[in-house]
Amino acid sequence: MTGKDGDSKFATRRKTTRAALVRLGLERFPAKGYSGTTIEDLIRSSDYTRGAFYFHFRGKEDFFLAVLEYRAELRDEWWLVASDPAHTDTRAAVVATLTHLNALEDGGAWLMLIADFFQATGRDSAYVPTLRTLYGNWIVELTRFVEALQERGLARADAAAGQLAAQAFATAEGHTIHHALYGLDAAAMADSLVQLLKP
Amino acid sequence: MTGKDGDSKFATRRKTTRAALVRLGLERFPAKGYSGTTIEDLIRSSDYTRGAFYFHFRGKEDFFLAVLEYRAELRDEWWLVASDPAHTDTRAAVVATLTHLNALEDGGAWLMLIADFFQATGRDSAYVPTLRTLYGNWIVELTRFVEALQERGLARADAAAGQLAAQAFATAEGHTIHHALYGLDAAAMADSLVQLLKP
Amino acid sequence: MTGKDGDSKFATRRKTTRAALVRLGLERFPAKGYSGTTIEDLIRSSDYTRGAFYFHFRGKEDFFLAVLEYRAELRDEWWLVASDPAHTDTRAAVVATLTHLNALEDGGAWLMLIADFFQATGRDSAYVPTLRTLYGNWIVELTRFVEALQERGLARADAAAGQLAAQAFATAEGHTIHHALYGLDAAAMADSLVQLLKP
Amino acid sequence: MTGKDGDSKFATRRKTTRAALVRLGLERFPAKGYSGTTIEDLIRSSDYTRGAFYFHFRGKEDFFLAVLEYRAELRDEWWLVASDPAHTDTRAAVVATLTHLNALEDGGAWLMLIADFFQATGRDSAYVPTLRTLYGNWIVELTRFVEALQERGLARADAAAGQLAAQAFATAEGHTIHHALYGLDAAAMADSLVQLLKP
DNA sequence: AATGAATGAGTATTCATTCAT
DNA sequence: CATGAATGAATACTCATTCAT
Repeated sequence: MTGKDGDSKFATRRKTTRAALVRLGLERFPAKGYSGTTIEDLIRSSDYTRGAFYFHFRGKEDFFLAVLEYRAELRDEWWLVASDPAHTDTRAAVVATLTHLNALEDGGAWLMLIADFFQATGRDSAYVPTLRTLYGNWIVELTRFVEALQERGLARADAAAGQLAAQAFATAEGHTIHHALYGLDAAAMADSLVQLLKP
Repeated sequence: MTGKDGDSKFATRRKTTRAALVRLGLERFPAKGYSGTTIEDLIRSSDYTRGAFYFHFRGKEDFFLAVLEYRAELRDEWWLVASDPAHTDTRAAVVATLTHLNALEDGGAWLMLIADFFQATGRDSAYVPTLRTLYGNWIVELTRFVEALQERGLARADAAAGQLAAQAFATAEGHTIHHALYGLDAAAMADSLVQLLKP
Repeated sequence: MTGKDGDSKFATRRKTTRAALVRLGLERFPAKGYSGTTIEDLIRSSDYTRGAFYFHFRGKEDFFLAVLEYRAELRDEWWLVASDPAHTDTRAAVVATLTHLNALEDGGAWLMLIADFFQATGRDSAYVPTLRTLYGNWIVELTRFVEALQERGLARADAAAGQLAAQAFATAEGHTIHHALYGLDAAAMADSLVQLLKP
Repeated sequence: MTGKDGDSKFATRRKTTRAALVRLGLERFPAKGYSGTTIEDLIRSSDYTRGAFYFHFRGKEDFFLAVLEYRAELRDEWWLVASDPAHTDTRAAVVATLTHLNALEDGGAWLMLIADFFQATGRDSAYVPTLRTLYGNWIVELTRFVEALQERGLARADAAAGQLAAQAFATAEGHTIHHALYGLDAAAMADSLVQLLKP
C-alpha cells in the first residue's frame, strides 16, 4: 500500500527524528565549538541513541553540514526589510535588518564554528563545495538586499550589487567574530556596513 | 659562580631552545590549525623532545600564546606607511600598507587559529585576557595608522581614530577569513577598507 | 484454506526469499570473509530487507551455516570421475577430479571462511556439531572416491579408504589455503595428492 | 654520555616492555583469534596501559606481525633432527621432527590466526609482503630439512627440495587446521608427510 | 511475511601530560 | 636542562539484533 518512501509511517518517523537531531545540533554546536561538541554530548541531551544518530548521518561532518543547511532554511525573506519605505536612509535600513537577523544568531559564533570545522576537516575536504554552496545562497540573498537599497538610492551604484554583497558579508562576519573574541562593540558593525554601502 | 639566571651558559641555552620552539610553532600552527597541530608534530620537526617542550611551556595553550606574542613582536613600525607622502590618496595608503603587512601572513589563517584556540580552550579560559592584550596592541598600532591618515586628510575625522581602527581590523579579518573559506577575491578587502576610512 | 505450511502461495514465497538470500551469501561471504561481511552488505545487494533476513535466519551464524549447507547440496556425484576408465593412472584421475571440483570454488577461500567463523563464534559454539556433520558428508564422498581408486588399483590398499579420504581432504585444503595466502603454485596440490594416494 | 639509542637505560626499558607485550600477544592471540582478541583484553592482562601499547606498535596489525616475527625467532635449528643417524627411516625422522616442533605450537591455531588476519586486514593490505617473508623463512628451513633427508636417501630425489618443502608445509598445516576444526587424528599428519616425502 | 528505524555494547585509536632518570 | 617511555581519559564510529507496525 505504501510506496518505498512517500508519507508512510516510516517516512514520518524518520523525518521527525532527523529533524530533532538537527535542531539539537543547532543548539549545541555554538556552545562548545565543532571539535568541542561530541556525539556523546549530543545524544545524551536527546531522547535518541548513538545508533539513531548514525542511522541518519554518515558521521559528525555530515551532521554539521545538515545543521548548517537547516540553519539556512530557517532564514525568512529578510532582505525585504531593505524595501520598507519606513527606512529613509541607509543607516536605518541596515540597523533594521541587523536587528531582524540577529534573532537567528545564538551568540554569533557560527563563523567560528565553520572555521573550526574547516580546520578539523582538512582544507581539502570533500565538504568544502557544500560550504561554498551555502555561502553562495547567502550571497544571493545579500545581493537582493543591496539591489533593493540601490533602487532606492540608499546604496552605492558604482559597484556591482553582488560584489558589495560579498564585502558586506565579510565585513559583518569580521565584526561578529571580533565581538565574540575581543568584545568589540555591537554598534561598530552597523557603522562599518553603512560606510561600505552608502552612496 | 652563576646566579639563578643571569647570562650564564645555561640561560643562553634556555633562551635558544625556547626561541627555536616558538619559531617552529609559528610555522606549524597555520598548517593544521590549533587542535590539529599535536605536540608530537611539533617536536618531531624539531631537534628537541617532549621534555624540552614541557620545561619551557606549561602546556599547549601556554605555548600557543607564546607563539602569538612572538608573532606580535615580529611586527615592525608598519603604520609609518600611512605618513609616506608618496601615497596621495586613501586607497594608495591602504594598498601599500596591506602589501607591507601581507609579508607576515602565512596564508592569513591566524584569525581561524585564534578562533580554534578560543573554542578549544573554553570561552571563559584564563587565557582570554592575554588574547585581549594582544588585540589591544594591534589596536594601538592601527590607531596610529588611522591618526596618520586623519592628519593628512585621508581619513574620516567624524569618528575617533581608535574606533575606526577597531572597525578596520574587524573588516580586514572578516575579509581574510572569507578569502580562506570561500575564496573571496583579495581586492575586496582594500575596497572595503577604503570605504570605511575615506573622509 | 491453506494449512500452516503446505504448498500455499505463502510457503512458496517464503522458500523463494530464503533461497535468494542463501545464494547471495554464497556469493558475498568469500569476498570479505565471515566477520568482514555485514548483514548490511548482504541486504543492500539484495532486494530484501533486514526484517526478511531475520525472519528466515536466527542470526548471522545461523545464516552462515545455511549457506554452508546449500554449498554442500550443490555438489554433484563428483566421485564418479574416479571410476572413469579414461583415467588410467592415479594422477590422471586426481587431476580430472580437481578440475571438476574447482568449478565450485570461488577462489578457494572457504576453509578460511570456516576458520574465520570458528574463531568468531568461539571454539565451543553450538555450531561445531553442524560443522562436523558437513565435514562428515565430505568425507563420505571422498571415501567413495578413494574406494573407487582402490578397486581399480590406483590407490594404496594398505590404509582404510576413510582414513586416506580424511588425509586427502586435509592435504587439499592445506594447499588451497597456502595458495590463497602465499601464492603456492596450483600444481603442487595435485602432486601431493598423488603421492598420498598412489599405491 | 649515552648515545641516541644504544644500551642506555631508555633502550633497555623500551625493549623490556615491547618484549613483554609481544610475549603476551603470543599467548593471547591463539585463545580468541585475531579479530576476537581486543587491545583492551591484551593490556588488561599486562602491567601496561593502552598508551604503552601504542607507543610500541602502530596498531593491532603491526602488533600481530611483531608477534608473528617473534614466534619465528623462537624456532631453533629444528631441521638438524633430519640428520640424526638414530632415525633410520623417513617415518622416524618425520615423527621426531613433529614431536620436536609441536613444543612451539599452542594448540596449532596459527594458520587460522593468519587466515583471520588476512581476512580482517584485506587481501591487498600492506602487510601481505611481510607475511610472505615469514613464509619464505619457514620454507628455507624446511628446505634444509628435506635436503638433509635426501642426502641420507630418506626423501624423494625426483623433486626439488624447495618444492617438496612447500608441499610438506601446506600438507602439515592442512592437517593442523583440520585437527583444530574437525578433530582430525594427529597421526594422520605424520602419515601424509611420510607418503609425500619417502623415496 | 516483511519493513526499516532504532538500540547500545563494543573497538581501535589519539594525544596532552607526567615522571623517573 | 633534557630525555622519552608511559599514562589514561576521551572519541568517533560499527554492527548484530530488536521491535512496533
